[in-house]
Amino acid sequence: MSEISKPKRKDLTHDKIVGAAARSIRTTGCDGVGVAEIMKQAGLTHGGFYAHFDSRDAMLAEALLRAGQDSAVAMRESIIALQSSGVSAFRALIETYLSDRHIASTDGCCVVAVLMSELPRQSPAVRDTSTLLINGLLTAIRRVLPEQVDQNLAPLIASAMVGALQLARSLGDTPEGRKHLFATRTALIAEYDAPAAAAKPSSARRKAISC
Amino acid sequence: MSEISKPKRKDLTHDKIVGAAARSIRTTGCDGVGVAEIMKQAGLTHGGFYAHFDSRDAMLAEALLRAGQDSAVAMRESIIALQSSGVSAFRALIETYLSDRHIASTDGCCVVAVLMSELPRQSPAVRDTSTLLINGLLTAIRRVLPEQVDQNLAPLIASAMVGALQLARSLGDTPEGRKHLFATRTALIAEYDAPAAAAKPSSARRKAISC
DNA sequence: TGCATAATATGACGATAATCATATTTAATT
DNA sequence: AATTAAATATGATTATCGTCATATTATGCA
Repeated sequence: MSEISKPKRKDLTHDKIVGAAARSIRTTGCDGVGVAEIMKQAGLTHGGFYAHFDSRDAMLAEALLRAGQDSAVAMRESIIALQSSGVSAFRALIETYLSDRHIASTDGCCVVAVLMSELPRQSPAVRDTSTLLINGLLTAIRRVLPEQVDQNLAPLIASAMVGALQLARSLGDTPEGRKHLFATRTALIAEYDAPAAAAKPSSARRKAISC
Repeated sequence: MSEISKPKRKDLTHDKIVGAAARSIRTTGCDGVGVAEIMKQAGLTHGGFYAHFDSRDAMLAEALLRAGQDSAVAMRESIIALQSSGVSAFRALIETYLSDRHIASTDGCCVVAVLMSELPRQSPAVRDTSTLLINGLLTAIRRVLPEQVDQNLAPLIASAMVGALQLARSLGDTPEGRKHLFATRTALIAEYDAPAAAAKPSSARRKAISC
């Protein structure tokens, strides 16, 4: 008999619950998702919850993973679209990740950036999922990093990406927030995108080197 | 009569409450600080709370500001100590801010980095305080940024700083987390600290430029 | 010392949280 | 169609939350 059988009713319900949780974790945060509310959003009543999960924390871990997969899919689409219009892979990633649209709404936005400061306080299961997602982000960055850029800069770039998104969101969907995101986006591309002339000095040094 | 009088009993109590809240907001997050628990930690009972604050949110705003001031003081001390041992102001800031000690403990750590992903969901009063603290961080960076580095890179550097701290904390006080922090710290200093020879190309381009 | 007032404590309210035991409904099988 | 097992609903429990009205204590002034 095969290892995978067709999804039973319970699996579909389970998925529906995780999906609802993955959606609302973005707007309410980890502490904000309640069992009853999630079940209601999944079209169920709260009592049946523990037939699907050992605990609220177990659900949180699944929801975080799902939310991460959701944003990965959304981003991949946007990146491919940008690339097919002639933009470099690195630039496509940066412009997608640091899109102005993610200031006001967390839909399709990197869930690591959305929740990061809460993750260190979460249960071991959630923290393991965090590590998984962060490593995924680092790998994605290394994959698109131009050849001539040192791979050891991936942590710096990842940090700048998640930090910029959060700072912009904290500043709000205002001129200040948008300016912050724009400045970081521009700087990252200027510094690390494969330039037409590869030997061009980084903008950080441009003022120092008189041409 | 003078505008400032000596602090009355109520002011001292008020301060004690805010202090307790500022301390526990670092370990429990915004959603984690409860009125009753804070009052207990201040040596009081929960009932008297509303003689000091209009609401829990009002207290949160004060606690965030206090926590920001606390970390600013702690950092300034560390920065001054490093500078007096011959390190540049920029490098002193980076090494202080991205200290390994801040992975395991949030004491003396930048409270913006500790709470950032929760801030966008907070009340207007808390968000206003957030903006204040973020602008303070940006100003601090611009102040120590070497002359030859473009001031427009301040948002990128701020983003990298807060992002690196959070990513490291999410990865945990493990080889992974410490490596992330080290890599970001090293990269930031290599990229933006005033070099001995100012015209040295940034490490991002070092592989591209054959010397 | 006694009085007036400010400051804090007591205790309760309604809401909501996670969890679970049990009842009911739904789906699958004979 | 009847029976069995799986899946979900009902409802209760215990705990904790922010908030507030009221009682008690402590402080400063006469």
